Amino acid sequence: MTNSPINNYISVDCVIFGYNGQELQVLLVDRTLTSDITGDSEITDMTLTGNHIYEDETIEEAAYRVLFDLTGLKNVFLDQFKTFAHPDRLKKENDRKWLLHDGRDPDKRIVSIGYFSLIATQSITLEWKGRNVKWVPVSEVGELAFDHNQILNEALIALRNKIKHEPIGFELLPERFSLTQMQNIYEVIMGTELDKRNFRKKIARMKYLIPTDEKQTGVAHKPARLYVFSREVYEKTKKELFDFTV
Amino acid sequence: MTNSPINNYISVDCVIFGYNGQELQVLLVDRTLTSDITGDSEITDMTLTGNHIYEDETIEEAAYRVLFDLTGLKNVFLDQFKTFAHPDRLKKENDRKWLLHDGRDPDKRIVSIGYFSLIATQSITLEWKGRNVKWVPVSEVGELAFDHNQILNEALIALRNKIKHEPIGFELLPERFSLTQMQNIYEVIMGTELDKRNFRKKIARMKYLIPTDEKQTGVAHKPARLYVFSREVYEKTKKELFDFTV
DNA sequence: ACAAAAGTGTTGGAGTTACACCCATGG
DNA sequence: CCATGGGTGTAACTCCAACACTTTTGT
Repeated sequence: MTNSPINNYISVDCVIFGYNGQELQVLLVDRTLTSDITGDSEITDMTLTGNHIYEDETIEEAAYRVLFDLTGLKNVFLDQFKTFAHPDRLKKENDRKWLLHDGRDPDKRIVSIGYFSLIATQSITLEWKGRNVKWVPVSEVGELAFDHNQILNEALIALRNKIKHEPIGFELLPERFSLTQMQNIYEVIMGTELDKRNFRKKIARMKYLIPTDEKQTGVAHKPARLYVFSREVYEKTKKELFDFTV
Repeated sequence: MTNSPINNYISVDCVIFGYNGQELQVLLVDRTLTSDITGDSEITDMTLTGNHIYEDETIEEAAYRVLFDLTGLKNVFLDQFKTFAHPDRLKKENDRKWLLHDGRDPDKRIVSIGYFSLIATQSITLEWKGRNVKWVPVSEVGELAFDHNQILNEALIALRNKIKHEPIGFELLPERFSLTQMQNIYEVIMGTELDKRNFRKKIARMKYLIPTDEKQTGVAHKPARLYVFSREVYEKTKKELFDFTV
């Protein structure tokens, strides 16, 4: 695989979601542009993570590469959710400046294929060659560069749709997790409150969430039993449903 | 809007689904390539419908344009479902020939944004400037050009996912339709058989499917009552659900 | 002993499944 | 009068929503 992009006008953007025990977070990268003349910084704002697509690389591989470069993780949840190509998507003044500085023509259309990813944040170390990268709670995200607010928004919609029908919540949690953690994941993603007893009855019907003999330690209250997700059981028991509810 | 494509290497492909009363169909276009030398036809196979994206046009507008050029319809169901950019997606021998003939470099990556569309076929007239375009039952689609079998397949998956959770079946039917027609839509798309009485109980709970006083005419059996879909009622009554069933 | 979160059961109502017969029309 | 598809009800079961108290641990 070579490292030359196939085309400067096609890229992937990854909306990387994490969970800190309280809130849904998203990984953002600083965008800074320092004036060639004065040395002052002209732009300081934030973007989602993204990159070009290399020769011989599929777009999915490009998205996995972005994830790996940032987190060192390889087997993470990744889902292509939408492609963005509005003619005006990069036409804000700062975006034009940035593109020019990057040697690209701001009048040309730039297509971006959006992926969203779920990662268990607890034990990863962020790294991206000299650029500042950090977790921001989704509720506190300000104005982002380019059309990245819109991309984030669509990613959230895709995430909510997906989590309603597929068990992907555990992707945001450590391998062993408590049911309260899982419930909280659904609550923060869906923006609803759930009844603890009813939630647990629902979980009990999902045979792929398996209780272990382990319990939390070092907590100042009754320690919770820990569960694991079993992909094998899930693949065996899933079936298509006919439930066009609403 | 100008008519020059923004980029010969980006396009939209539309998977246009229809329903003939029995089967789910898809709209295909002949691809023929006549040898410059011998005059013999070198390639005769079929493709999905697609086109380039013009300057100042969004990708969605490009997809609507393709639909309009083929059917004369403007307000049809259209959903972006996936983007295709595999490095080898157009590398079959016939595809390379075709691209060369079309003045494009077959070694360059071509990105295609996939849309699927549902249209009520009963009263439209197909037209596409000299090219042959026709309905083919999905179950009888043979080998298509490019990676269009894969695109069709992903479109089917997207359609099945969507119809399980949103009332879009009526998009394939005339404005007034019988419940048996609706049930058959679900059966052919999902590949299942449904119980007539249970299906109708479910329908009865969907307030946006409204019975009219009209009945079928000219059928050699008890005529069916006709229903209409009310988007207003639907928008009012829909709510997000928490049903991440298996 | 107290604070904090874990864990557990019941009841009434709604949805789901399975199943068989009569009805209205055209030919 | 017959062939064709339209239209209907019930019972058993499972799922859903609402609701409060006891348990286990660390401090």
